[in-house]
Amino acid sequence: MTSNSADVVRRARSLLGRSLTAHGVTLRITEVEAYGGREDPASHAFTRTPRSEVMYGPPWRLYVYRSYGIHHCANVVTGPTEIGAAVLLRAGQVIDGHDLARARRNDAADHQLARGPGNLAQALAITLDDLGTDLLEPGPVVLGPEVRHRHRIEAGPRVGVSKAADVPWRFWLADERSVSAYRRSPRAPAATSLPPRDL
DNA sequence: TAGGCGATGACCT
DNA sequence: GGTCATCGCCTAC
Repeated sequence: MTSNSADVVRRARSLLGRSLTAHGVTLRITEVEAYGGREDPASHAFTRTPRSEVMYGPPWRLYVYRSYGIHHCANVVTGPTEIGAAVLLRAGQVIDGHDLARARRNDAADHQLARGPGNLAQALAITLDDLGTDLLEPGPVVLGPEVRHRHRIEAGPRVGVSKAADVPWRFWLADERSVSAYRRSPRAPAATSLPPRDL
């Protein structure tokens, strides 16, 4: 593991348990996936394009993209600048603004309000309009302070990626109901019996 | 300008 | 657990 990827992992894990407030709803982050930027073939920043430009900027900005034409997915750019590393927010537990979140999520059960990256963005009403938002400044989308929590953190391969599908950079809080299920990308090569490949 | 694709979610069994 | 609809955007040409 390079020093950069060690940083990527550490920052991804540090996001677990932190709160995120957006457009009237606050949740506790329970599941994330790390993406290593230009060193990671699964990352949108692997090839530098206008879409991924935000990822090369300063850390703690919001990177939002549209997936399958329907869903929005929210990422926290973790830097450093020019590396393009980011953390996908996969799931969270709503702790404030339940009514608003339920209205946006068609009255889903509490633990399913922000289960899965598309649902999380929907519950928080995060769209491309929020692209590039500074998460540490007061504004429509704000990241809470780092927390010391006693939860056990588990790790596994990332969901749905077709490249580097065996890199275990998905992290979640153990015993959290809001954590989404693992599903391998149909485009990913068959899993090998070898240990997961590090970057 | 057109084609392909995707870090998904929902529904059904 | 497995299958399928979905469509805006990125990229290549």
